[in-house]
Amino acid sequence: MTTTVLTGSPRERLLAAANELFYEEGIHTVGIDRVIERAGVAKASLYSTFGSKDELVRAYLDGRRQARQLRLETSLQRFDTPHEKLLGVFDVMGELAAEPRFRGCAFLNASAEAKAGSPVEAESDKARAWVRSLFTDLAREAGVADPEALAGQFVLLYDGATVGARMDRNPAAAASARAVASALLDAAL
Amino acid sequence: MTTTVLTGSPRERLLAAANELFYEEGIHTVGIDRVIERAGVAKASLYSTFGSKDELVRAYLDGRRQARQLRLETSLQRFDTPHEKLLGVFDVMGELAAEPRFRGCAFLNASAEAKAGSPVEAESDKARAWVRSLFTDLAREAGVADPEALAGQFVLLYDGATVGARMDRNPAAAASARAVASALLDAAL
DNA sequence: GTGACACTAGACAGACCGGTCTGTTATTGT
DNA sequence: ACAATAACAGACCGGTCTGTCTAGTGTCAC
Repeated sequence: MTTTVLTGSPRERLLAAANELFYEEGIHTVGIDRVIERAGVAKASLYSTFGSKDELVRAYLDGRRQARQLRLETSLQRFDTPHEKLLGVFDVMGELAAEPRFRGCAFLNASAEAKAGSPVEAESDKARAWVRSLFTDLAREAGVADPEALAGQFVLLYDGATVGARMDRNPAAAASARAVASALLDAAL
Repeated sequence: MTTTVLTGSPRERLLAAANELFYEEGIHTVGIDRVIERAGVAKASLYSTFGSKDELVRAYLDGRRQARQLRLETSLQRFDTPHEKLLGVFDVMGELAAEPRFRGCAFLNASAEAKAGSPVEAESDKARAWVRSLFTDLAREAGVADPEALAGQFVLLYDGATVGARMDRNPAAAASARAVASALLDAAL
């Protein structure tokens, strides 16, 4: 017996199923049939709402981006100062990387499968630009001399921690990144 | 007309073709037929020497690992001290990332497509362990207090730079990583 | 009621996949 | 000279892929 996504409209169920399957098993290996089976939805419904698998993939990544933004924005509310928020990003990542279903960055994984110039690239760019701007804004608010430069370093650490947590199956990579980030932040003030 | 790999035995030609195609287009999207066409080799030759596509993929990753080790070992000879070699890794990466065919880390890309527990994982572990030990050994030779800790930080930056160069199409990420690495190294002595 | 609509179930098409098999050609060792 | 080997070319198999199409079902407006 296979579990089925129960909630909401066909569109929502399809996105939920795609999110689980594409993230956990990869985009290429998961066929349309698996997605509609998990969503409990007819194939015609998928093609009437999305038109193609490529568009479903794009929508899946778009949903991932929005979810990440929402999660970070709400999680960072528990920190008071921009300084703490900057480092808090790595705390949030550490929690995320410790979850059993963690499989690294969905955009990195999708880009590895996509050919250059595909919509996957555009979605990745959007997602990465948001993270970078988050770091830049927080760095500026924290009174850092060169916010763009520090944001660049933080993106470096953010990516490195994501890869380390994934490839070495070691969520503690986020804590290491946080430590380096803290030192860089203190030096940049 | 399609270009053909000309050199050496069928095994060598197959590995050369697989290396180009798998790295540039991904493993799943490239079929056996494309590989043998590029290699100028019969299908039976592939299956008599490798037995399966999975094994060809494994051999492709193994070749990648060896090539990377050789490239780094020879490239680092131009640096005199362990200190310079440590930072030189990022110089070498910068050169690599600036090449037009650069598509990020082959092991990261392959892992994104592979399911957990596949031989791809084992090959990735081997490749990553080597890089980590390279950093650890050099850090120890450089007289760093805690070589393992510094190596962990350098791996973080190494991964971050690879991802940044790939996803942002910006080879300069390696230079940023080198700058951070230099600061960390000076602080760790 | 009845037509419009949204959805389901599933057959189907055409391409492509990994992998096997047959048959042919070229080279090599003795 | 001849058997063995290695490589070639390509047909073929069963299965899976994305995407289309037909047919049936339930629901709602009016």
